[in-house]
Amino acid sequence: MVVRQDGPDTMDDAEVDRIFQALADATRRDVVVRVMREGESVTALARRYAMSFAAVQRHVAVLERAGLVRKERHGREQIVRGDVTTVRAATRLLEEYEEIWRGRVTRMETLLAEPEGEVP
Amino acid sequence: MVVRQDGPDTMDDAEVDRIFQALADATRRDVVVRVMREGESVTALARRYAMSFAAVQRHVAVLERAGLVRKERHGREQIVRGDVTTVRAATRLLEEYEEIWRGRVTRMETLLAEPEGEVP
DNA sequence: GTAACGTACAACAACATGGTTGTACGTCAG
DNA sequence: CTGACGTACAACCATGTTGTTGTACGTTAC
Repeated sequence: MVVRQDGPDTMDDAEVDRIFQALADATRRDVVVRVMREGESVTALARRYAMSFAAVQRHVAVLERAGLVRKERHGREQIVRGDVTTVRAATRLLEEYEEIWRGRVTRMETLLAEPEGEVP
Repeated sequence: MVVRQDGPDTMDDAEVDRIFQALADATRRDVVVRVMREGESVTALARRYAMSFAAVQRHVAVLERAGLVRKERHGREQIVRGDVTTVRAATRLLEEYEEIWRGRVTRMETLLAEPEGEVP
């Protein structure tokens, strides 16, 4: 997740894509839940699932690219920890959708100012 | 989204997969935002994006399978409207992740009761 | 009735995803 | 030093996704 000048937690489309894409898999969501509670090494995580180590390692890589987890090296182990700020950013985005529905438009208003604009 | 006996808004993995998968595309998120504010026909939506009608129609179908939008037929037009309850369900799920991080474990506790359990 | 409109879907190509196995390499234990 | 451990990544395959065009069919306007 990148914090930019135009807001405290604005993300571009590609970042949001990666976050939701990463969350669109049950194994990855399970990993997030576990490491959100307490860090765990990649190997320890891999033991939990009925798939190869390489598969789990790649799931972790997907979560890392999305910013949902971070890895911290401790000797030969890589400790995976959940990054709550990215989860919060995603939550906020969905909360904005709810607010639009409610009629209370937030900064999304700017995006929708041009009712006939064409978006590529 | 299916409401089951074990909770007021519990979803199975496949449903959550579909929701986040649907949200993992900028065009689809834009459609959600627009129809959350006000219903719009599929053709009207299609005019907004630089892609074929068929492509937009399929994006809407993905959103519909995920339960994020519903279609309502009016004559020969199909009016697409956002379904806020599904957005709320996704928001709640992410909020639970934040709560786990905070150390306040909710019903997720059951899922993590077995610290050495293997999940397929 | 007929033409235009709005929608749906099939078939196709290009690319992404999610699993596998195998290899490589740094780190720790003995 | 050497073997075992933990990690990373490439190659490969099956499947799914996202765009395209073309066709079909019900509904509305005239």
